[in-house]
Amino acid sequence: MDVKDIKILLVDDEDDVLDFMKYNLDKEGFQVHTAQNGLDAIQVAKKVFPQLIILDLMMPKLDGIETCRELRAIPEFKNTLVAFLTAREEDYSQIAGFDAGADDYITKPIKPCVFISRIKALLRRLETNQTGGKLRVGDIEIDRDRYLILKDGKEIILPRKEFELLSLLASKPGRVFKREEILSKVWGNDTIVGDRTIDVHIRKLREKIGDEYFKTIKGIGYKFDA
Amino acid sequence: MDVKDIKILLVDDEDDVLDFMKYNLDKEGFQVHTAQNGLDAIQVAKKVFPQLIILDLMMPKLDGIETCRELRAIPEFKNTLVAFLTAREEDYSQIAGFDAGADDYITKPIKPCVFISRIKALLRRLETNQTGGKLRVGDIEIDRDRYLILKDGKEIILPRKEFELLSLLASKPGRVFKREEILSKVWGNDTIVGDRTIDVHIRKLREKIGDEYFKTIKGIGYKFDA
DNA sequence: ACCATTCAAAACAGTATGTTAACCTTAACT
DNA sequence: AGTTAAGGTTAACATACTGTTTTGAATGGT
Repeated sequence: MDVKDIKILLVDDEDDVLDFMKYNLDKEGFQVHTAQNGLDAIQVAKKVFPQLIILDLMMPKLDGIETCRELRAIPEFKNTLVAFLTAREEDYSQIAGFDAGADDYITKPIKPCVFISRIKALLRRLETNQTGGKLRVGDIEIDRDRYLILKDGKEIILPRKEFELLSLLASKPGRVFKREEILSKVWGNDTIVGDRTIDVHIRKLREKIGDEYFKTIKGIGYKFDA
Repeated sequence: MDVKDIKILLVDDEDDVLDFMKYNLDKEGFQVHTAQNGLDAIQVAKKVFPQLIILDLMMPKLDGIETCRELRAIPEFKNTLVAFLTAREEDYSQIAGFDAGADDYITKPIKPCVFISRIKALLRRLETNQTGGKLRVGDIEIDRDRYLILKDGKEIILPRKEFELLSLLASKPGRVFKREEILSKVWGNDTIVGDRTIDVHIRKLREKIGDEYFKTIKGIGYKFDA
């Protein structure tokens, strides 16, 4: 994805912080939107659908954690990246919302170059996470909206896990996905399933889609290739 | 990177603080090492090559800031994460060493869950920095995402250990990696393998990639050069 | 309530990969 | 040049990892 296609929503009640961030992100070519409190932030977010939202923790009307919760409750923002902005001095025990939805936190003050690289590092996660839409790899088309596969014009209907596994692998053709990465993205972080489960699903995919597309990298994981 | 491959070095002169941190990090599955002062810390660090070092500010022999400076002066630890541990009451203006190398600081007392999430947030920086991406050295390209080597446009597929060994050596072309460093980074600290194991893997790499790239430094280790 | 489908676990087999041991070669130092 | 210590080579061996099948438990629809 190109930098100029990425929308970032900055939310902070202090003008100078907002200016600092906006200036640096503008310079990199991002589309930058701003809001001064949580309520406004949600309004703006619903309009522009940013890929990343940077939320100050301490804000009037709706603080960062609450804003994050509300956003996460909206399906459209399930995969939106959210980063918290905190002052170094703030009491970290307050950051209970960490595990509950934030993707990163950034402490201020922060140097411009560090700030930018943190943002870029965060955005890198997007690339593998995209959901929805269609995806073509070779002669295979994955329709995420309709939950079906098209191969040689024929529809193939896959069970959910198989579909999601294929979807993940095909989202970056050629790239190897480690077993743990597959587990965390298809099964979720908390679920504990046996090692063989992935193999079984891969086997079913090979059966239904074709053996040649799925390559095993021993000791690492699998990759999809056309 | 898997949790169990992450090494954390805890440095504090107070036993109870050390115990608290070790207990919680152990529980998460990290490999935890400890030291009671700065001098010991540097010794341990040189042996185990941790990804993260947590340094108490106030310590006998060598305080946190000084220890951090010394570590940063050693090339091997340029990319190691360093977090400071401070009492809430301490005057933050004293933390001059902040810009000079620390990646974060943590105030004590701190709740276990907050402590853990801080650590995890810190470690997340590692992933985007060192895994993934491509690496070019001369006419050889190492594609970490696809787990393959490109040489003269040809794909070379390497087994895991060979790939990781090459990956390590090529990450700093020309630099010599000591045998113990190779062992700790490719094999891990806990695994005990014989002396000849490295040689065998180097041999296989020379076979597959080319003899000329791998230079032996007797009594020290190996380096990769184009 | 029943059946079909999907998912996960367990058991086992096959094989690539990793390790070792023994022996050979090379390089450094006297 | 001889000696010694370190690395190189090879093949046998061990093991870790994946592939496959079977079985049983959930799940969801009729």
